[in-house]
Amino acid sequence: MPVRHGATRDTILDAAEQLFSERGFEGISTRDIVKAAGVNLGAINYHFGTKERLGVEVYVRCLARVNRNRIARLDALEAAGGGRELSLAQVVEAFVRPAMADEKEPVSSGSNLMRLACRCFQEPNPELRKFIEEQFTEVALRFHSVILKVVPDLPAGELFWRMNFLIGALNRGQEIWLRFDRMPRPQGIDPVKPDFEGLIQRLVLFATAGLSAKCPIVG
Amino acid sequence: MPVRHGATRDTILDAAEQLFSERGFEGISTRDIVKAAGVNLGAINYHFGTKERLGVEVYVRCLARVNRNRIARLDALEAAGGGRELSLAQVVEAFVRPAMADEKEPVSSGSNLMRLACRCFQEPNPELRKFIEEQFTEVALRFHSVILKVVPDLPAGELFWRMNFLIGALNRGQEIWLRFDRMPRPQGIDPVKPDFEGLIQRLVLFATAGLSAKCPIVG
DNA sequence: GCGGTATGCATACGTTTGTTTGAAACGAAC
DNA sequence: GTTCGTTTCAAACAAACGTATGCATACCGC
Repeated sequence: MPVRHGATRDTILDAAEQLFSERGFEGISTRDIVKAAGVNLGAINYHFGTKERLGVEVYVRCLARVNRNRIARLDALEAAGGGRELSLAQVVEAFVRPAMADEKEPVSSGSNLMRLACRCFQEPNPELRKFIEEQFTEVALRFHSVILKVVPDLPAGELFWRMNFLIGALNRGQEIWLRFDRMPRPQGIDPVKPDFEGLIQRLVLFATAGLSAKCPIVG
Repeated sequence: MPVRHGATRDTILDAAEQLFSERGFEGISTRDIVKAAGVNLGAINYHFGTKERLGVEVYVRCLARVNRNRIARLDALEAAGGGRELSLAQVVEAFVRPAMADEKEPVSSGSNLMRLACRCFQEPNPELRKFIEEQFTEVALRFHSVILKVVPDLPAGELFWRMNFLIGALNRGQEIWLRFDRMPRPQGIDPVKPDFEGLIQRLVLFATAGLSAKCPIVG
C-alpha cells in the first residue's frame, strides 16, 4: 500500500500538523491523528516513539521552514540593496511574511502554516516549548542586529522587548484573520477583513511605528 | 469542617485558576485540581457540573475583573479630565494596566491574574473561547470609541486591527516578562527585565506609536 | 429536638488515554 | 525462492480521564 519510503511517517506529520494547529497538542489524541491520517494506531509510536516527540517534530518542521525563509528574505534584501541601508518596513516585512505563507503553502484561510505558527507560541507544554524556542535563536540574533542598524537611536536593551511586541502583534493579527468569519464581531464596530496583503501591510505599518518610537529622555 | 458557605467552591476556583494559568485547560485534570485544592474528587462536579463549566467560570471571573477595571479607569480618566481630551498614552495605559495587576492581586512573577489574562487568548477549546470572547464586547466598544476621538485621523476600519495588534503585544509582553527568568535568553542580545512599571511604560510607548501611525495615502 | 436541604466523602463506573505486543505482509538482496 | 530487516496491522495493556452514585455529615429554620 505505501508508495514510497517514509510515506506513512509524512502522512502522520501532515495530519498531526493540521489537528494540532486547530486544537493544540493536548487537545488531540493519538487516535484522532491516526484516524485523520488513515494509518494504524501503532504507527505513531513506531515512527516517533511517543506522542510528545511527534509534537516536537511537527512544530520544529514548521518553524524551521518559516525561520529559514525569514533569513533568506533578509539575505536577499541585503544582497539587492548592495550596501545601501534597508528600510525598517522592509525588515519587518521579511519577518512577518514568512509566517503567513510560502511556496509550499500559499495563502488561504485553511493555511496550516499560519495556524501552526500561531499555536507554537501558545503551547503550555514545557517540553514542547523548549524545542520551539530553540528554533528562534538564529532568527532573533539576525533581526536584532539588522534592526539596530536600521533604527540607529534605539537602545539595544529596548529592542528585545519591542521585537516581542511585534511577535505578539503578528500572532494576534494572524489569529483574528484566520478566525474572522467564524468570530462574533462586536456590532457597532463592523470591522472589515482585509485580504492577505492588506493584513501584512497593516502589521508592517503598526510595528514599524512601534519599533521606531522615540524613547523619552530619562533623567 | 467548612468554615463558611461556598468555601469549597472558591477554593476550587482559586486552585483551578492557578493550574489553568500554568498548563492550560486541557493540560490539567480534575484530579490535579482537587488535589491542589485539598478537596474531594466529587466536589468539582457537585459545584460546577462539569470540568468545562468550571473552566468557563475561572476565565470569566478573571476577565470580568480585568475588564471592569479597564472601564473604571477610563471613567476615572474622563471624569478627572473634565471634558479635556485625553492623551492616547493614558487610554492605552488604562487598557494595559488592569491586565497586569489590581488591588486583589499585586504585581509579582507568580501573578495568576497576568498569567490567566494571557492564557485566555490561547485556549483552543471552542466552548471556552465563546465565553471568553463575550467578556470583551463592552470593553472593545468603549475603547474603540474613545481612541477614535483621541486619534482623529485614524480610519475606523483600521482601529479594529490595531487594537488587536495591541492585545497581541500586551499578551506577548506579559508572557515573556513572566517567563523571563526561566527562559533561554539568546546570548549576544542580553536583554534586561524591567520592573513592572517599566514593562507597562514600554508597552504604552510601542502601542501608542503603532496606534497613531499615519495611514499611507492610497490612490 | 427535628426534618430537610446542602455539602462532604469514598468508591466505582465506563471511556479514553498513550503505549506495547506479536504476528502478518512487505521489498530488496542474494 | 529463501532470507532478512522494515513496516503494517489488529488486539490488548495499564493508567488516567471525567463523571455518577450512595451514604455520612453538617447546617438551619422551626
